[in-house]
Amino acid sequence: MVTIKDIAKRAGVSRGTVDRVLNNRPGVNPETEARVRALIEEMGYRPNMAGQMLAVKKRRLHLAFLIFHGPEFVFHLDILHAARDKAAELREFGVTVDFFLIRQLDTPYLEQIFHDVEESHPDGIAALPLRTTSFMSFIQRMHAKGVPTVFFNLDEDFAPHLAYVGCDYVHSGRVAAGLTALCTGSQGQVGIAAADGPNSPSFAGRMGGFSQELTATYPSLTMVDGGMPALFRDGDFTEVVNMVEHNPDMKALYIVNMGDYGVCQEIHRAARGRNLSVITHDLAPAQQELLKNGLISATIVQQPDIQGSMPLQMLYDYLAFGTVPKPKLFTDLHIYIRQSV
Amino acid sequence: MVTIKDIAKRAGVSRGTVDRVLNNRPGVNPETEARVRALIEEMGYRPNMAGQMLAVKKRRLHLAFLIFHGPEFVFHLDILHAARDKAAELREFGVTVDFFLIRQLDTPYLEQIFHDVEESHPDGIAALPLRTTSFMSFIQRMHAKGVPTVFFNLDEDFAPHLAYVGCDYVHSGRVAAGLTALCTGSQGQVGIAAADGPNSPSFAGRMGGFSQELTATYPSLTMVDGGMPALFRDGDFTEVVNMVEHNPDMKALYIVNMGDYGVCQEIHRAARGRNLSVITHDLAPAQQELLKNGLISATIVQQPDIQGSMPLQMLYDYLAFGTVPKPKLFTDLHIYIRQSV
DNA sequence: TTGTAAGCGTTATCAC
DNA sequence: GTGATAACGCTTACAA
Repeated sequence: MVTIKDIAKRAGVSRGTVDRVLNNRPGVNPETEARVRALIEEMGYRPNMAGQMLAVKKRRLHLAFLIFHGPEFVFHLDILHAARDKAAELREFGVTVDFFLIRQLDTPYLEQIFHDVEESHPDGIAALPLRTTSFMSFIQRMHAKGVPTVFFNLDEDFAPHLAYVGCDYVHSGRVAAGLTALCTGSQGQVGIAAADGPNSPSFAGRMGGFSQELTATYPSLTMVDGGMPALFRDGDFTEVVNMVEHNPDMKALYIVNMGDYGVCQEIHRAARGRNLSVITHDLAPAQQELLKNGLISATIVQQPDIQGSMPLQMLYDYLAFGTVPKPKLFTDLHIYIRQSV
Repeated sequence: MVTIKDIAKRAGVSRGTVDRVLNNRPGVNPETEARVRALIEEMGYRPNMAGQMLAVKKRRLHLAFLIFHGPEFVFHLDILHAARDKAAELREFGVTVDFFLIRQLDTPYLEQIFHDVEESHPDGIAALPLRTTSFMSFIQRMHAKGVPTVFFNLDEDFAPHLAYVGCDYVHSGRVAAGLTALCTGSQGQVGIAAADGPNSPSFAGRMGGFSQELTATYPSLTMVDGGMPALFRDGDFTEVVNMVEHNPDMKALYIVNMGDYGVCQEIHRAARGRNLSVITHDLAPAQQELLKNGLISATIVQQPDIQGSMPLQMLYDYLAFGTVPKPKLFTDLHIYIRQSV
């Protein structure tokens, strides 16, 4: 294994000089630099993680983590838990993480939070991107300061960021279509239901992938109401119940996004013993129960743990080792059924 | 963060003494030990990974990896690739890995390999367990020498080992049953096919889980021929073809283990356009194609990458940090369909 | 029984 | 521009 010491010896310089070259720091004679670079290449130098880890401790890295928080954000809670675990893990390496929980969406409140983040002078930021100008300008300010940001859960490209970690919603919808085909024998009718309608960022992607895959691969499988989703919320499931009752040929129901898990009970009741497959996304504790009871046939997960831990890990790797992550890390789209849990 | 130095200072002893206590090495005054131990507890000492990694390099750890190798072991090839990647990764930490590829099963050949492994004086062994006395006595000899072993892929308990990494075959069969139910609407007939029959170690577990789940959860779903598998091999698919042709009510076919992927084509031909769901295990390149073509409806993976990498990682963690792994690490049983790849 | 010191590889801070 | 040195936290061989 080649070390900086080896390079220094062969180049006839000190470790410090080699380090300067490696980290593109100024103050090295071009000739020396060329010689050192050649040796780095020739000897196949690879930095040693353990050594770097030990050394970066002294920098006392500080990260910020921004996420929604509240009873309506079940999925984000899983992400937060994973992030907290990762933060605890990183403590050992001299990294501290400050969590900023967003509980409202009004502008002055958000401005205040962004201000607080900025004042904490983080070395890196992991954030769930918001579609507001205040968020955008905040990220841009930090970017100007050279502070890297990693986005998670929502793939927004309006602000500069190092990487995105999360779901490929279009692909996710395509898998849902395949799953629907599996459950229905690739023919018949499938209904669409959703808690957050077309204005939700994830809805569009999933619906696009779903209908695209349906027309491309399963022409005998058609959507009830031409794909118009039955919307539900706050205990009001009438649209969904109507859809189930008025379409006796409907063999599957695709719930694009869940809000109130009570909808499954209502669907089951409205189906009156007929064989209706229910396909959902994610695997909140409530959904695990519904899967067990057979009220959900299958669900597609999007690895909240990865979405919570990887942004922090990526920032650490970037700051500590200079590792540039791939711009998009899509989580796996695993299918869970009753027996999987 | 609490370090050994901190403990030493507060205890009024040297780092060496604290280290002796931490690693249960002899030669420490019981009183001193008690005082140090109390402080370790009280101050919440956690060893620092980076520091340990750096220090263990000097031990130049050496591991051995034993696995089947040959054209008939497609799945094991994926494991081997993952193990090689992990070995390359561990090189940086001063770890070398020797691979021992088992190409035959006759006793003298095996004895020779085991002898070679022993002569290489490994600090740890990762092995696919064989049901032979020579393997058993080999593992026992190494165990007596204090060399830890991690098994993978087959969960055999006849020889002492630190941990098992691999599939829970019974659970795997249960997931297959649930998947069959999903594809058939939980009723009708399902056929069983297999390349390696009842004498294969994985077959028993999967079939047990499958039939158990079927009777417990899906009473309207019955097995063709009472669960007698149609066996196939070396291009001879007559049993399977007969099963498909003679049972027009059969709505699904569960292939418990694959040998020749050509069987899917034959099944498709024999089905003559009728809707027959085919459920398999694993995801070899050939299977990916079949999934894409619709000749396989769904497959259950058992994470060969984890089975290859984790045994080596566990041995390193055990030898470097003293981390005792949980005795059984079951791989995730993820379901893949056409759209998943 | 305990302490000391060197070393694992990298980085930062001086001094020159 | 460059070199020396002291960390970062841990282990180990050797000295006391």
